[in-house]
Amino acid sequence: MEDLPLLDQAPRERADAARNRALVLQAAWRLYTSGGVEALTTDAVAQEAGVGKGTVYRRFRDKSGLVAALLDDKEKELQLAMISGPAPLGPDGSREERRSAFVGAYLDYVQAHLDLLLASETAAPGARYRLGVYQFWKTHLTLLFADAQDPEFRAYTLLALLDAGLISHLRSEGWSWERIRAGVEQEARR
Amino acid sequence: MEDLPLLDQAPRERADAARNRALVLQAAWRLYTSGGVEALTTDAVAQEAGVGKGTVYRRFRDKSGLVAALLDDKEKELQLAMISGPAPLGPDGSREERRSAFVGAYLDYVQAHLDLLLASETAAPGARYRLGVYQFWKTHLTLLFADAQDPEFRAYTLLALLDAGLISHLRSEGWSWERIRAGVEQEARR
DNA sequence: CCTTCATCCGGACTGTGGTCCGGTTACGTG
DNA sequence: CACGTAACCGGACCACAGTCCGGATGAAGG
Repeated sequence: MEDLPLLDQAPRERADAARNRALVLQAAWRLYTSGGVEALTTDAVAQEAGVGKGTVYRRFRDKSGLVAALLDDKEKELQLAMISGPAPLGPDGSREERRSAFVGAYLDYVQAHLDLLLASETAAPGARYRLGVYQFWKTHLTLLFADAQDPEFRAYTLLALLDAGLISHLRSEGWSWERIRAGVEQEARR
Repeated sequence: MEDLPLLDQAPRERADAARNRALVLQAAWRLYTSGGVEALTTDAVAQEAGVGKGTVYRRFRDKSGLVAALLDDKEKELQLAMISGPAPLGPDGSREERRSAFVGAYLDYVQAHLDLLLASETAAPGARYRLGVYQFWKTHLTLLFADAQDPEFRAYTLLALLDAGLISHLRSEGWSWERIRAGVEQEARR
């Protein structure tokens, strides 16, 4: 009874598995920084990491999983700021302020990593929704919309506006980041 | 000077080209109705149509183009109703009524063809935005939001909520069509 | 009917995401 | 430390989207 499985996620990775995960992530990052998103093919990543392709797919369920892992750190940062950071993003701000601060920060995030975000969708359509972090944002936004009529729907609306595919399209239509930002923030403040 | 090129779209299709286009569309529809969206691979379509794969790609730029062509009739119907049909969808209704009627009708359309709409995204991400019809909806919705602060952004917001990927996700989360409809219609009425 | 030429056709080919399975290795147990 | 087993590894393999080009064919004019 002493070794009750703590509710950790996985039963823990074997040493070689963890090592390979790190190798793959490093290799992927190396390829990305040197050759852009184009260079991020699963074959190339596996070869650069010095492992077989199967290993890549066992550590990261698919390509969007790999890309998500690459983005994980930045995303974690933002999550932390929202859970326990200072106002206006953190829990001390008003709901409206926090919603507005969130979309602002998230747009920064999208702006900085648009190509990777798009890449994560190329393989599996709807990959975005399967990401754990999507659930997190939805839940928190729902709480921040507690005043509204259908808080959950409002949360989805905001997230739909932050979709990388949509934003990329707006950009290609000549929209400035400022204009996008203004539109989304207004939607957040309602 | 007598044969000025009328501003028709294409210089007209050769007879064999037109025939092949029809063959491919019929074959695709046959495969779809008998085997669902899974059966709609370009190889299978080409074989069923009795033409080469290159022909499929010359008539329809890519897979999403082919799927779009399959959906074209229904979409045309809806466009027509919006341009010249009776109220509430047609030009006689109020803006608010027309927006609401549009999202209602469009949701019917999505509901009826969700699998095909999703399929059109599997190949090319962001295919939706490249479809000519997307421009059409955006333009019309922009007009119908003329009262709002940033009509074009409001149009994009509504279209983002009608995205097949999002709706499919909501459905998989257990949302009823009624609930989705209510949310989108409220957004349309604002 | 014949010639010319732009257009079109077919199917082999490539690149990429994802799966599979025989052999190997790390870890818990006696 | 030896052993049994579950997890892991690698790379051959598959499916599918999309490209390419030599050869065929339709359209227009003589």
